[in-house]
Amino acid sequence: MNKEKTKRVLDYFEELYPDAHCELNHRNVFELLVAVMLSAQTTDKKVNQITPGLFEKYPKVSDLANASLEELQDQIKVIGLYRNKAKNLKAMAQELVENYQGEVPCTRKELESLPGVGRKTTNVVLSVGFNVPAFAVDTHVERISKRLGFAKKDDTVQDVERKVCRSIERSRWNKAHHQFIFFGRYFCKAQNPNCKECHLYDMCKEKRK
DNA sequence: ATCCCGAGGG
DNA sequence: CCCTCTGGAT
Repeated sequence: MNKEKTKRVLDYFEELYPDAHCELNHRNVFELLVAVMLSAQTTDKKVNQITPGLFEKYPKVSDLANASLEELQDQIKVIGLYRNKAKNLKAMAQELVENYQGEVPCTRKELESLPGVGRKTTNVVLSVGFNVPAFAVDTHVERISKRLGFAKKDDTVQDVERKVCRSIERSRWNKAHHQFIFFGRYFCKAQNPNCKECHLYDMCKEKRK
């Protein structure tokens, strides 16, 4: 993506969503990590509905590490993929207790080595939790990046991350990430995107109606 | 039927 | 690369 188009996109996003931010409720980095792990294939809204009860039942990392798998599953059942998520949450908490004094590590390598924590979750924890420049590519970011031409249609998420990061200056990654999300979630939706109001329609690769 | 702030395994 | 895991909203 060239500089002029990138600037157009970022200026538009800044106009639409000057206050774009993480919408997963959390009070500390550990709660953020748990919330992001829960957010796979579901909406932030659903995650925010279950995290208060979850953190009330398991206030400390050690509580989650020692949780009964069945009870943990019940606690998170209403969001999808609950068996994997419960297993990963418990194993992740156990590793924090065993190897990190119960603290969430702040390096990419350590984060990504945790059970159930992949590239995307790592990027969110780094950027939102530790304010380290990182650009997480989720379903929204991937779709927006491809529609606007930052990446090609059959690029992998790794390709998308690399290309967007190359187009946008590092100091803007964290903010831009959330603006991509907001634009994808509330405007350029997967179904029924608001094309007729969109100022970027001329540069869109999909050009729906 | 498609999508939602994915990760791990094959 | 592909598939599976999952339930709820639209």
